[in-house]
Amino acid sequence: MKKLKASYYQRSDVVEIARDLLGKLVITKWEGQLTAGRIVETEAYRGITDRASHAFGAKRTARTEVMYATGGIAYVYLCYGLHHLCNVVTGTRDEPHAVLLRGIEPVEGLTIMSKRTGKGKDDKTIGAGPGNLSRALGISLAHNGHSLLGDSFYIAEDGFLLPEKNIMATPRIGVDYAGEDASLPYRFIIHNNPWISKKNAFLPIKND
DNA sequence: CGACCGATCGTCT
DNA sequence: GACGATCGGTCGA
Repeated sequence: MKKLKASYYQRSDVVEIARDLLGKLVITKWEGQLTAGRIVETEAYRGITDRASHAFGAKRTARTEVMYATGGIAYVYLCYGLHHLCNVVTGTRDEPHAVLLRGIEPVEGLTIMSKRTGKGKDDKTIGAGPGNLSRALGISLAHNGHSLLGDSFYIAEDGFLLPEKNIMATPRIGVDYAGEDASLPYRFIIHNNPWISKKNAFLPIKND
């Protein structure tokens, strides 16, 4: 099992990173509670020119400042007052790229995930969708700006092989406000993976 | 099935 | 004071 290193996150193409993160493991160890899930769904938010991104137009606020840091940390923010959405910051300093983690398949700590979410261990929605994913892994606003290079919160490669043909790109979810950018194929899913919510499962526009 | 709606609060105007 | 990169429940066809 190999932890992804700084150079992985600091590459310039956030769309490529979002695609490549499929099949990797997200691991959290909070106070001795180990949980891990395989990434089955991501979305890329591409710098200051992406109308769907919080950093569109080089917008810098207290909240978005984390996105401008060097790649390899988490950008967590509160959505609708109740959901903590977890992004992976990528690129170099002052390049505000981010990958939203939207779905995991549980791999470790299912009992803990079940307790955190209040869902049954066989419930396929336990890590489906960005809000559920964060709940299952115990990620909250408290982890905004947290390093992904340490031992408590990181992403790793475990040799799992994901065939290219199983990767599908679709438009992103819930970004209708982004105009033409709303239709960009920046959402990546593992085709037919049961841990993606049914609502979001099929919107294919590209498959190669 | 799909459409709709309420929850709930940090952030920005 | 308005508004979400959501979720889960309800209602009607």
